[in-house]
Amino acid sequence: MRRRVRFAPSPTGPLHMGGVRTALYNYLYAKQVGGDFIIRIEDTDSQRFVPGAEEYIINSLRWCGIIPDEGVDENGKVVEVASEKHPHAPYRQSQRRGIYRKYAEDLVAKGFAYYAFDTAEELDALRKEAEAKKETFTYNYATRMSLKNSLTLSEDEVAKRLESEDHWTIRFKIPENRVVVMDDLIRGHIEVNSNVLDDKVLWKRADELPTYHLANIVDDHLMEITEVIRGEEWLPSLPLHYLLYEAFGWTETQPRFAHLSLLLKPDGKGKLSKRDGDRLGFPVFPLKWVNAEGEVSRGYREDGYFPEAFVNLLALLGWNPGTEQELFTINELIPVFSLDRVVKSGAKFNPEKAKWFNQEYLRKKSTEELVSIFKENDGDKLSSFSDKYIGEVVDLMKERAHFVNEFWGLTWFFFERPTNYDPASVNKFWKDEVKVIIHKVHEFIMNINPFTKEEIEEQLHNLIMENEWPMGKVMNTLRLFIVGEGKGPGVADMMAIMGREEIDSRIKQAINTLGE
RNA sequence: GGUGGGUUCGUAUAACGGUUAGUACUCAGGAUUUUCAUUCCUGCAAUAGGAGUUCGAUUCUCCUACCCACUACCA
Repeated sequence: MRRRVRFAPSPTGPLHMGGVRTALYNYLYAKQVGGDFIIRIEDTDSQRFVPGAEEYIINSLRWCGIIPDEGVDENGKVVEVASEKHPHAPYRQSQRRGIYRKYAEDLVAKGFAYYAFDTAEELDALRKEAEAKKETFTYNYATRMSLKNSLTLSEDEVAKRLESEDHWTIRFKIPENRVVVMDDLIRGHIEVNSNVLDDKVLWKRADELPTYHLANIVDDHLMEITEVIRGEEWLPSLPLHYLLYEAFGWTETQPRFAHLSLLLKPDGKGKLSKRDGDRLGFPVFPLKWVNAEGEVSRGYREDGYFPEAFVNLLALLGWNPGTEQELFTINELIPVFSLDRVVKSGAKFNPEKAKWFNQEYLRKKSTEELVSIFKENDGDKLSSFSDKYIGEVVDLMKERAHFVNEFWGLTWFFFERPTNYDPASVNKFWKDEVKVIIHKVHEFIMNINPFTKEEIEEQLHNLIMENEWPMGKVMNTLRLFIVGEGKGPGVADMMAIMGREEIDSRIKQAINTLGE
């Protein structure tokens, strides 16, 4: 049987990195077993709908290289009209609203659900009342017979209310005192007594929309989903979902479930939230997001992360290959991924390790690619330099960076002359013993041929050794002249890249500025 | 409060009854280098607590503690 999994986000805001991980695990599972990865938009909450969130979610997935087989077309649009490739369209639940009511009413007809006429205010009052007594109000076997619903009202009354009122709901009638036995792909055997469950609303007359539970089960059934891989927050409603499949008579084709643990704050306790990112200085979202109030949330992409690094670190947060390999591209992940190596406990996100992953990918990038990103970032300052020159600089310096956006700070002196000289370094290296020989060194350098790293290194070294000059002081002085600071790359490396004339100018400028 | 889930170095994790409890990140020290960075080496550091099962428990069972999620006409 062809395996089919889905990622079913709710467009209520930007996709959290935990959500990306859920999508990734679904994708990896589907690709490994040669199945389908489907996107479905669960927008049954008209109140919480956020414009732009759907596009954001799809763009985030695309950035990561998580490409759906079904539900979203090549242009990244959610499919609305059925076709051979997308037979279950539309993939937005708000556009499927017509199909859910009959399933809910079918349940009523079979005695597995009922109409409920209690108002939100009435239920609220009941909850408050219970709370005052330090109890919890639950709409279930114990209370349903004393509430306003088709179980307690006369047939005529029900028919009348169904006709005249527009705020009734259909509630699932949780069976009494049943032990629901479940099996989770990650957590194993779980049992729950049905008496602790409540009669969940399945369908709302007010907006003619199903709630999550109904829409989710119906669509998973209709879309022939074989595995549901979702976040741990859904584990408490798993018994309800089992009971729903049973009531519909769909247990034969019921999907298998896998509940993923949550991503936790790096420090302290609780699940990772947007605030943690702001507070601790790392992104929580894949892409930058600006909400309706103009509040900006940073994104991994805008912070300079490579999508490969982001995917890699997410994959290893709650899963491991069982080997010591840590670096995987998404395609390398596909054959080794396995649901039974997913960890049960929540994972605290470690921003330090995230940087390390990016550094590893930075090192693997070609010079051309790095130059291209560097130019995107700092093009204005690099415009008068050739790609070849920038490439040489990048090759020399990339090992020092975690992100391409650190390049300018690391390499600026290759593109601009220093305008001042770090006083501490001047004090340390610009000594009399150097001053007296600096002209000889300068002249010697100008006559090195060819002006390559190897020649400069060897000849300069020999010169200093033969004359028994202080190696450290001479070399560091030269670096100070070129960079303006006492640290930086190898002197010969810089000279070879910058060229004889530029070095000549810098030495002259430095002697001029510092005085003898 | 109730229900469910979880608990190995600071963090991510390995060890599916027998190991000096491994690896990576971080941190500390050292080596290399003309400086810085890189690289390499070394080190610090964990089975939440208590019973039980067993010749033997990180691993199985129970209790306690702590953490998390859920407890809406939200997903």
